[in-house]
Amino acid sequence: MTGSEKKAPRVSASKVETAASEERPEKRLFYEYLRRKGLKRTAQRDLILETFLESEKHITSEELYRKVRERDPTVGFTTVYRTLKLLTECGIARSMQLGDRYTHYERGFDEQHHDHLICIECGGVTEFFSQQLENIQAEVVRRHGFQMVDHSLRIWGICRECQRKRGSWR
Amino acid sequence: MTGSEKKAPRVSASKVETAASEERPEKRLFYEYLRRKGLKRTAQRDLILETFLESEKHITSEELYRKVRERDPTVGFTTVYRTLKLLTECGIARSMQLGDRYTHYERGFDEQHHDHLICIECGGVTEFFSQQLENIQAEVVRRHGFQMVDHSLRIWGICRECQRKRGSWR
DNA sequence: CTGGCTGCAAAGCATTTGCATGACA
DNA sequence: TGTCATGCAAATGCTTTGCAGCCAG
Repeated sequence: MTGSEKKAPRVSASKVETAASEERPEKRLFYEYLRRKGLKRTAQRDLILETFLESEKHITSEELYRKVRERDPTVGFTTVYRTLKLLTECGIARSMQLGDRYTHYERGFDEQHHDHLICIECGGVTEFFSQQLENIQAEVVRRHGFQMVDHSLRIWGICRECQRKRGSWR
Repeated sequence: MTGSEKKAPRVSASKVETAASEERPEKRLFYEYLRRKGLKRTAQRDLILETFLESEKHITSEELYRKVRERDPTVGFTTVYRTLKLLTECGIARSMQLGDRYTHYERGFDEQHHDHLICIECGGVTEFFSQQLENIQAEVVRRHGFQMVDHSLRIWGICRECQRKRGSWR
């Protein structure tokens, strides 16, 4: 998984690249969020956001930390952790529990809501979306007088691939 | 919550009450499970199971531990924890994450599958079941060639009661 | 008797925080 | 120039395990 990615050129941590900051809408959103909260834009936060945006769909704080350190080994885990929290607060990241002991994060800004199929054999995660499912959930919530803030549907099982492998073992 | 329950009479920990063991199907199931696995029936396991069956719908290992200790203060947390694991393995209990840092357990034997509405204000949990939801999930799973083992839908939001309270604050 | 069970204490481990130093605005 | 950010180390807190003595079968 990690082996196939292109090694990004080493980035200077002490220089904020303003030119590149407009590429992705998440960046504008993040800087705006920092401004509103009276927080500061730093090279570390820039690097962490950028790395997060370039990562695979689902990532743990530990994994993101490792990727960030490939570019700047001086960044600490604490900063990655705290930045991930900021990103979650402003909607750029979304956190979730997939059943292992880690908190996983996925990009949450440019993506519509979706649910997850988790393979308990290989750990693979497949996303899916069903408008029908959403509609029924909304209906359930309405019936209970609930004001929905978030929802999460996770389905664990054996993916097609792993079923095939299993079959050939016996 | 805990205040309203009836204080159960102190049970001798050194005596297994065989007569009471048939009351609940879960008990037979548990003893059968222990036998199959070559494990032993003990007074602690009996007490823990019984206490679990008499508890509220959703309980943490810590809460169960406290309840067990009301009846027998000599029981250790480790034993409660390990017994809860056994109960989960044989289907009498079901474990779940509600969003706080605790693992919650609910009775999983005599209950049909259901999903949860979790109030982020008061922490209350409401169960619901929708056959439509189940059907669509089954359809999604089938379409992906997945073999479903478990699934969990959690909806977070503000319950009716808390919305009312909120409204009257402002 | 013997292997499983118990309870204590301690370890694991992801997450979170305290604090002195350093950087942004 | 002051406030916020950083990174190290340490604390947290739920969970899990090692181990010596105990008990069911």
